[in-house]
Parts: sequence; C-alpha cells; structure tokens
Amino acid sequence: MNNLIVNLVLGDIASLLKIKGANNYKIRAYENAIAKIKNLDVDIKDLVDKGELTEISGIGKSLANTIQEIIFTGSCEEYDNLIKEYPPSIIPLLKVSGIGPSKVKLLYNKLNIEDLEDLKRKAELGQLTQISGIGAKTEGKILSSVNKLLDETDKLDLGEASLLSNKLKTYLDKFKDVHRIKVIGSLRRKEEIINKISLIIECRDFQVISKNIKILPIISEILEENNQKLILNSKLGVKIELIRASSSDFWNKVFWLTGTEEYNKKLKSVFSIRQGDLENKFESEKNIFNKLNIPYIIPELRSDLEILDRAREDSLPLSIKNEDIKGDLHIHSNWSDGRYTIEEMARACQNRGYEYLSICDHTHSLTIANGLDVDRLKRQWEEIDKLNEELNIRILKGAEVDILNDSLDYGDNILESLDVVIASIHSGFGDSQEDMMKRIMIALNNPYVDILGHPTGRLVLGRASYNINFEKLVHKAVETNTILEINSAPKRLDLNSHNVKLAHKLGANFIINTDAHKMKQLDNMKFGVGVARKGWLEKEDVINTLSLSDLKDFLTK
DNA sequence: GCCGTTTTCGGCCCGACTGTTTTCAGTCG
Repeated sequence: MNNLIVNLVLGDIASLLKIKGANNYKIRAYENAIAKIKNLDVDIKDLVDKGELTEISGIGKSLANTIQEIIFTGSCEEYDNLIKEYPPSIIPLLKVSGIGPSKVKLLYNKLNIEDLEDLKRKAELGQLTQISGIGAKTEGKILSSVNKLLDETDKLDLGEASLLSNKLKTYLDKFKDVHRIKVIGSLRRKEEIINKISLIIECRDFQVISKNIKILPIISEILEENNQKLILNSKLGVKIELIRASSSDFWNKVFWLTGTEEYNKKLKSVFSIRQGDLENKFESEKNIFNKLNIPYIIPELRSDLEILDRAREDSLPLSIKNEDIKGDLHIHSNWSDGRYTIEEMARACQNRGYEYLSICDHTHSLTIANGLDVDRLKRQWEEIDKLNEELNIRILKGAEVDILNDSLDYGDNILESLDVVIASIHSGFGDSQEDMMKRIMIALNNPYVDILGHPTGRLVLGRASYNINFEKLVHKAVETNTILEINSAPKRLDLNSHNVKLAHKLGANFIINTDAHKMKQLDNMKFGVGVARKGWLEKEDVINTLSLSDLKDFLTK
C-alpha cells in the first residue's frame, strides 16, 4: 500500500513538472522511479527503514529523500511547492487528447481552467479558441475527449484493479480476526473495466476491520457504513466495498454477489430457484451449484444471459484454463523496446512452465521503439540460435511487423524465414475505414503473416478501435488461416470478449499473447485467458495450447 | 534527477503528423 501512495504522489509531481515546463530529463527520472516502484515485490517502507532505497537504480539521494518524506507524512516539500503554483485538479487535463502539458499551462493561466468540468464548459462555449494554437477543430477534439474522460474518472482497468484488490487482500489477511476473504462482483467476473472492488470478508469483528481500512492513505471518503457493509471511495477513483459474511452464509453471498443482477434474475427463473433453497451452510460454491442442480458456470460468464440457456441444455463450453497455455508468442526484448534480454525473458517463460516462446520485436519503421532493421534482426537470430543450445525452452524467431500504409515493414524474403510473424498497426490510427481495411487486408493476404496483433487497436479507457469492418476482417482471417490475437495487456484486451465470441462463431482461430515488454508482464496471460473464457473459447480454439511440434505444423501450413 | 565517470558535469530513445501561429510548436506513438 505504501508503494501505491508513493507512486500517486510521485506521479502528481511528474505531471505538475510537465505542466510547469521543467527539464524533461528530470520528469523522466520521476517516471523512471515510478516504474521501478511499480515493479517492486517488497514494501518500499522496508527499503526506507533499511536505508536501501538508493540501491534501486534510478533512485538517487534526492528521490530517496522525497520518498521517505511521502511515507512518513503522506506528502513532500516538492509536491507542496508545486501545488502552490498549480492546483492538482488540472493534472487530469493531461489525459485529454489534443492537449499536452504546455496547453494545460496556457488553459490554466489564460482561461483559469482548473479541472475537467471547467474545460468542458469553456469548450462548449467556444472559448478555447482564444488560446493560440487551438482552433475550432482542436476544440471539438478536446470536447469529445473530455466527455469520455469524465465518464471514466471513477474506473480502473482490470490490471490496476486486480493489483489494488490484491494489496487490500494482503493487508486485510494480516488481521487475526479475518477468517477468509473472497473477491466478488465485476472483478471476479474479469470485466475489462472496474468501478468497484468488492470483497466478502468473514471476520470476528467487522468494526475493527472497518476502522483500519478507513484510515488507509489510499481512501478519500466514506460513502456508506453499517455493521454489514462498508463502501469507500479511493484516491484512484475506484470504489471499495467490504461486505461482511458469517461462516454459514459466506458461500451463499459469494454465489449471489458474483453475477450481475440481470444474470441472477434469469438464473432464478431458468432454474426455478425459490426462497429457502439455499438456507443450508455450504462448504464451497460448487456445492451450491450441485444443490441447485445447475452445471458449474465459471465466474467470467456470470454476466452473460445467453450462457444460462446453454446451462439449461447442459452444453456449457469446456472453458480454456490458465494451465492449458504452453507458450507466449508475443514477447519483446531489449533489442527493441523491451526492458530485458532475450535470455531473461526466455528463462522467465521457463519458470512459468512454458514449452516455447517467440521473440517478436518491433520492426524498423517504429523508430521510437528502436525497431529492428534486417541487419539487426539477423544478428538477433544468432543470439537466439545460441540460447536455444543452452536453454530448456524453445525460442522461436519472430517479429511484430508494422503494417504500413501500403506494405509490411519487412519484405517477403525476410518474413518467410521467420518462425512467427505477427502483423500489427502502430500508426495512422485515424485512417478511414477504407484505408484501414486495405492495410489490414495486405497483412491478412500475406502468406507469411501468421497472426494479426491487437486486431482492433482499442485501448481500455483510452482509445476506440480503429475504423474497421470487424466481420469482414474475421472472414478474411478465416479464409487466409490467419490467427487472431487476444492481447492480454490489461490496457488492450484486444480482441475483447464480445469480438472473440463473434469471431469464434465465424470460425476464427485465436492465440493468447501477453505482448510483454517486461518479465512481470508475462503474468498478464491470465487476463487474456479471462477474455477467452468470457468469449466461450475452449482449449482447441487457442493455438498456444498446442505442443511445440503441433504448433510448428500449424504455423507452416 | 540519475548515472557514470575524463570526480564535476554532460548525456539521458526519435520522427511524423497536425492544425494553425503560413513556418513551427505541440502532440503522439
């Protein structure tokens, strides 16, 4: 929890420094430290106590002092000075597409715009064009972006919400009073956007737990409180709900508070559940399904009304499981914009029990990501060959080749010699549907492209899909035997479960990849598997459940 | 602000696009 608080404050400092126009490298130093802290497996307070903070590369004397101050006082001098110049409420303006730090500064200085609501009002009045550099077109773009952001302020993506919920659970587990805790609601259903983290808690004294959680620095306000329930608002925007259970009704509550209201309603009617059917004490949730004579429905599907008809017919999908995954085919290394070496990523995959991985670094047009030209790519192959002799996991040679305007970033002669070719779009997001589809067709029609990477380009709580005709895309993918990627990065989850379900009906093949740029991100695989489960996929529908030899056969077909 | 070192300060991913200020700063990936 300390790590989270430190990062909240450091993040605000970095944002305010940007607005102020401070040295870019100073800002980057803050951002770098934030990334390091995010990756820490230990409580940062332990490092402070031991005086080991500066042993983290990227944290020097100055940042170490700042972090120490934050831990002991909740704030720090640097932050307090900055908010004398600019109110922290302007920080969210940085997220508005079309305006960057310098425009935020101008909007504040010239128009006294202090927050998103204010920006919205003044954009609607057409006042933003008073700022040099903002014309009518930009103003329109700003307004639509602000509206979207205002709608999203109290929400987190699945990855961030999971992280926070795990921290809360760990914190609560330390109390002797606590008997057991279970995540329920949208988080248990693995919805892509979470606005409330709900936990069922069985404990001896609920008041003690309430008292202790209310005082956490992450909490911003108390929304509801009684002896059965506590609902709080957090500084991350997302709500936190604790629901009390007893040893006798624990699983009942888990059962009824996992699915959506509509789902529960239909469940009751389809299976004629009556009041009193569940008065016993149950030892597990599966026991409840048994008692009601309902086949077990996985949490991921408990918002899907259609699945209840399948349950009635006893023809539920045999949903894919995490342990079915045998490898990850979309992994970056420090040859392009990944953080770690191929060897480190490969060993990390080995530790996760995989049979294989494929290194798919960016290609040379993506200069910001240090994309590989053919020369470097060939040198990368030498390294992979060497590692394959040393390691007990198979590293496949791949590339995440950029789909350019009218071609792919490597020629066919190169694509042909790669084990795995993922084609992805990283530019021209605003193209018309006609242009975008033309580009995607070039990729799908290329005989050496195996996988279409993050096929719709959407970012959860960030960016809409490219302008595409999804059904047409899927038909072509089926025709050309191109695999559709389920990208597991919680900020992408692309395809989403709705598209997976649709593409599955149209006969597509899928692969679940992490797109990991760091070792830790390999653990995102579970989020992609969650999407697949929500989209009714079974093991057979997903290519990276194949053994290495079957996978190779599939890819060379 | 951090790092590494020629120990006292210079280097620290880039390049395309966009709208607008008609020549480029700001934004974005």
